[in-house]
Amino acid sequence: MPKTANSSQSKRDEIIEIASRLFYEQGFGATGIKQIIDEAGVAKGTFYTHFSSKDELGLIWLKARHAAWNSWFEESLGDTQGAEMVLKSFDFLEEWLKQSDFRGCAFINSMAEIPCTDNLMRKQVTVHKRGLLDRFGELVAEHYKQLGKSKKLAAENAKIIYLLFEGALVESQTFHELWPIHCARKKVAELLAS
Amino acid sequence: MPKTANSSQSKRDEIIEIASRLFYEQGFGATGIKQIIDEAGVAKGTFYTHFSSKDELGLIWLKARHAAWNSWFEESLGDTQGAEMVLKSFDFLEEWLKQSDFRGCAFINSMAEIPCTDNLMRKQVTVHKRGLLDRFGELVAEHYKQLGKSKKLAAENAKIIYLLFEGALVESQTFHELWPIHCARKKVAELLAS
Amino acid sequence: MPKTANSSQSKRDEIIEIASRLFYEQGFGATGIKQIIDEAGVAKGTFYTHFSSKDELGLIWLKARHAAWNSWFEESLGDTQGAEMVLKSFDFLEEWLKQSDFRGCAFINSMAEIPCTDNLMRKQVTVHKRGLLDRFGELVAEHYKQLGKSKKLAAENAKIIYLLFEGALVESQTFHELWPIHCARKKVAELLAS
Amino acid sequence: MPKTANSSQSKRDEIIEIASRLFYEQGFGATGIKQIIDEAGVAKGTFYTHFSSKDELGLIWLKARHAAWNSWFEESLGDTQGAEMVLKSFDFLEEWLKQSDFRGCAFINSMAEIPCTDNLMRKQVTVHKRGLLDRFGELVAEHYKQLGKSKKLAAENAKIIYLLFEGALVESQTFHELWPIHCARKKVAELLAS
DNA sequence: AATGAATGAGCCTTCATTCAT
DNA sequence: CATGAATGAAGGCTCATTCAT
Repeated sequence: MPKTANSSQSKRDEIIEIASRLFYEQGFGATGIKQIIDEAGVAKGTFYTHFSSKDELGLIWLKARHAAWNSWFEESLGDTQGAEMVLKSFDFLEEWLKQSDFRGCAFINSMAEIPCTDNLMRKQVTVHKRGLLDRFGELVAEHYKQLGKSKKLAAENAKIIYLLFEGALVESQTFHELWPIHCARKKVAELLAS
Repeated sequence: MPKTANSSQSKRDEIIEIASRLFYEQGFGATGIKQIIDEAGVAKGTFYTHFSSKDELGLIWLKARHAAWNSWFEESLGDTQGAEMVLKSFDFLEEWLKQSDFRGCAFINSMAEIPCTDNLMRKQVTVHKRGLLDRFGELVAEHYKQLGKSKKLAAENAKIIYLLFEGALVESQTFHELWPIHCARKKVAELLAS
Repeated sequence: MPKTANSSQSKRDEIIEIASRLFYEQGFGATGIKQIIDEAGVAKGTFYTHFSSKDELGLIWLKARHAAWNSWFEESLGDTQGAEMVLKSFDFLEEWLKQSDFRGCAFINSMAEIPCTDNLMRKQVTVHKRGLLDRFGELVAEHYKQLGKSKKLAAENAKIIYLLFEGALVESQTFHELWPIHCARKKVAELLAS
Repeated sequence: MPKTANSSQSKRDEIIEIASRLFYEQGFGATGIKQIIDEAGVAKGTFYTHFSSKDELGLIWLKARHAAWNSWFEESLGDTQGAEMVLKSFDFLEEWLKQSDFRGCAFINSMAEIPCTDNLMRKQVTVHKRGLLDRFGELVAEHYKQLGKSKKLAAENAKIIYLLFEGALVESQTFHELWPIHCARKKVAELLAS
């Protein structure tokens, strides 16, 4: 994920930034408040001045990550169009995997840690993924519209592409190899060409 | 997962069975030894008579689940053949999702909790997934051989099917909806027919 | 050891004071954190607010005891000079032994419990004993200078006196009798007179 | 300490031998029954078939060590006589210190761990040390008898020599240096010559 | 004799959170 | 706003000992 500027941040923002890194790299449950405040150089009390609980910070993290990830995703699509635009999302995946701190999808990882469905963090996971699914829907619809294909086909294929994207994301984390991404990309290219 | 009989088990087996359920339902990290021994009705020391650490039990859990899941998977394929056999694996997914305690894939969930790559549980995740990937490879190869198609195509499509399977698994957990499974199944059917 | 006032102490100081007593009376290893916090009337967490580990508190104890013991030792020498000054150190030993809580030398006892040489507490034992040895060196050197005797003789005899002091200390603990102290004192008096 | 033969021992003897090594090297309190039985290759129950408690084994250890140490001590005195015989005890100390597993005096170390005076192990410490003190009494008495000196002087000097021996023993452990032994030996030589 | 499962109190340490200053 | 002392339940794990086989 792109790093934010470090200067003249409020304590609150600093905590969020540090916690975000730790939550992603170590997992939400495995990261204690102590580590966060130690790395942020603030007192225990300061933490609870800004956040009512660890869960709240977790939610803030996921909401911020939702926005940041989406920005990054969109940015990586560039000013392309149609099929190319969709394929760029797999290039984005490859770029992401190559980062030294790649630990898979923060949302999927969080979901794995949180069984309870009515948990707010858990809900944010769904919001994020629904958003991505819809975005693929838009991208594919646009492309198929240009090709004069049916909306229904576009909707179906968007889902397939989404599933391939998610599958590639999870499996590139599992094996820490590139083939899931390359393989999925190739199939998506075929799909969009037909 | 199919439940085993509860009668005349050793304390060790009882602990494993109870821990397996809790690890799956709540996550490995979120499950404490205390809860395990309380539900098993044994003393703290008894736990450590049988297991050298929580991590060891975690590994035992994943190894047992690897075997049990594979059995369940194979069983659900039945005595079918070719394309149908592959498609059955998606029916299996649907059957699984409908279970009241469905919490997604224990291996993917565990990987999400465990950043450290040289962890033994983490390695078991890779073993399990590699096994599933290879199994799809076999199933698809067999089918394509009958159709007289190339081995290379079979290998490529096996990976795609694997990615769709995994994507459908993760997303059915995310949304707790059936469409990812149905959608993936349909596409796999097309793939195998062409 | 002289007791300090009990009023208006910080929790931290209270913990140190109580732990110091328990470590000395029962030994470092035989004293659990639970007993310390129970007697101090604080919560488990409070202990770790002030000390990062039991070992750290052990080190603090030995360092504080090093200072306190030295003060007590020096104080007991009074405004005497020469041979008398050295002999006073054996009177100090006797006074110490007569205390109800006499349990021998905290440093020697700690060394007995801690085999590992690179342990910080273990190192503090050496620091303390080296300090005492050097102090005897000074006292004896001063005395012999007045007598016009050689520095070499002074150095040799300082070591002997140190060994007799330590021997008397350990054996008065072993037998809980006064003769080791009296016996050593008499010999030291002869030594300094010759 | 000299090692005993390893062949055709009873389980009981094997446990005693292993425990003796561990108690000496790590301390009585720091050595758990588990480590003992693991290294002895016997079951928990087997331990308690032979010993009613860890404390009993501790006592057996100290009693056996009392005998073994005395034998070793006497052996090292050789067939010497008079002053030389006493001086040999300091050579023995030097030989002992040079052993790789030297950890000071097992009895002094045990005393340091055990505050309670009516403890049986603690009493054994006193028995051992009283025995050594008496032995020095005999050796010195014999020597002084030959010189035609008074019994009273012999008794006094025996105690001094004992204190120097103990001081040298403890301090050679503290600093892991030879000077305490050499220094004490030299003074004892002077003492016996005068 | 010998086994090893079972016990439960105890070990040191970390947790998220509260609150008086 | 910020501090850090205070909390006490919970974390994983070890302890010496007992007992049925």
